[in-house]
Amino acid sequence: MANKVITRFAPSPTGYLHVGGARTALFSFLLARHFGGEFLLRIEDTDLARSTETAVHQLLDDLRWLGLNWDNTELVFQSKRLEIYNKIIDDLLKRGLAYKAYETDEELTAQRAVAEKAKRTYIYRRPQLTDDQLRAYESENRPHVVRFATPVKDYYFEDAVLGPGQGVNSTQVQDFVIRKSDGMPTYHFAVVVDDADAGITHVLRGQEHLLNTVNHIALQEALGYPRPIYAHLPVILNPQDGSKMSKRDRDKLIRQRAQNWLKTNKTSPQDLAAKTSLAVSQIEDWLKDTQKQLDIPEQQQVMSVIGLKNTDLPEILVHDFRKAGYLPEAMLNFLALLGWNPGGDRERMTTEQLIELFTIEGIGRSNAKFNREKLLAFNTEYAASTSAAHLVQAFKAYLAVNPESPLARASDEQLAKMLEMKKGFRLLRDVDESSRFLFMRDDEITYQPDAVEKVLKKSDNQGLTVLRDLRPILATLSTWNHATIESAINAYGAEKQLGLGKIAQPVRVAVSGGTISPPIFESLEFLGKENTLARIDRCLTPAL
RNA sequence: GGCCCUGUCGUCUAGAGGCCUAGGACACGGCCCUUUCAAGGCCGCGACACGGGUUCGAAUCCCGUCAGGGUCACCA
Repeated sequence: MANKVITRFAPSPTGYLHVGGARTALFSFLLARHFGGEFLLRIEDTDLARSTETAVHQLLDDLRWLGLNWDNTELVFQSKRLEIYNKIIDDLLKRGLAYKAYETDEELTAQRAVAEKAKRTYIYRRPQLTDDQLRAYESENRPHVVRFATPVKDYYFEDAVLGPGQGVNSTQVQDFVIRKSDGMPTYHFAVVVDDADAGITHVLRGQEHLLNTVNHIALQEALGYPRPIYAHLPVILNPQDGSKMSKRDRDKLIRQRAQNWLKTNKTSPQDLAAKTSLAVSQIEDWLKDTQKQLDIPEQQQVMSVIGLKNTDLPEILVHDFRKAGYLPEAMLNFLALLGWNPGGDRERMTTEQLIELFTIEGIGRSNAKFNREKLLAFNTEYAASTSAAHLVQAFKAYLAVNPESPLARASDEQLAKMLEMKKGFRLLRDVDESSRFLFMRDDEITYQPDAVEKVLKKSDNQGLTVLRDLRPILATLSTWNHATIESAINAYGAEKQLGLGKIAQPVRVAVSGGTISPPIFESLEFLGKENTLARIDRCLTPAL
């Protein structure tokens, strides 16, 4: 390749980065790195209503977490480039290659409805307005959009993934909007200008953009821009129903559950609105209109009312996976394999290897379902093979997005110890959740009722009896470490003819409140004698 | 519905006319290990969507059918 490869990732800041976007970013990153080119980041914030500054930070943060570093020091924000766009649009207007269109939303919807009824596709072409009408509209400053007068002809192009012959024939081209009535350019216009400005050579994006490409090509031809190489990536699908995996899936699930909740509680949207302190009209609209979405805080409010936990929601956003305790390397490796593979049996690859092996030819054409089990397996493997020091860093990054965890108080040494004790863990969250009790005060421990029942009270309080026997034995231990504890407990087990399971489980419940923990003797050593005894005493008080 | 894309184990895929009795990974099942959850070891189950061609020979090429997906915005 003679010229330098320049790729870009151009998300719109409407929320956290989702896995589809991350995959697109990764492929763009890998292609650029493979050829020693540049990988650029641009923020497409032309949708004023939906773009937020918080989302920009969230996006950058997730990208950095993944290690997808971009090369431009200055971020490009489309919202700051209005002058540039307007100059070009005005020129297009002057040259008659674009025109103002005055239809209202309602009029367009009506026209589309008519077309649909007549079973033909709605194609927007320039309406024939008389000069008088035009002058009148102009003088009354009527709201308008600017549309591109797309030259009517066939638009076919070769896609680097899908092959030649992509596009549409002349009967299907229409005049699309390039400047919205609020004065902002549309995506179609801004991408074309910005990609040309940045000298983008390869555009990698989701297959949902395939047909948009004809608009972009038409614009490039009118503007005298070169056409980049297009590579449309297969879509990432939901494993359950095979529909496109999207950010809306969480909203969808919450809506479904909310509707069920209304039904089972025989209550009204008004009630839900009152309990969540959201506007009745908003709740009503949201419940019946799947296009409407709640933002994250609003979702949380609804979830707490209807009793839905965050962990019940499907992970879709990179941030969800991050919070759940996945390692970025595992995530990247898994994402890379979603629609691409190096050929052969190769699966485990470091980022360096991915860069070396990545080619557009290796990108597949069929859509892929997002298989969380496989991601989990990848994560488990990475966790097992990563150095202790690196794992501590990853754990700290995990805690940074899970600040409520008691482990947030732990020192690096303690974190390393937790990681070591839980060797073989799948997610950092597993380490966190199963070790929390070690960092809580004795009175913060909550006892899980089913664990208490099954392990302590069953068979005529067998578990409690063990604790009562063990308490003085442990109390007299002069040296408190896992070895001394183990031999004391083994001696007790031998005397009473009890297997370790019958002894370890009651102790586990006593100190942790549940049935899952790191290895028990090391846990007790870490906890210390005083706290261990205090927790056993709590169990032996009649109140429990 | 129109237009477009895709179709190999449950899932991600290897496979570019004979290397295929179709390989790998995850999942799943069984056994082993085990103080919990995991991890680990061994064994196993399991696919070329269907129907026609072309060819000495087809998972691989062609046609049709079916199925899935994408897209039809003043969202990107």
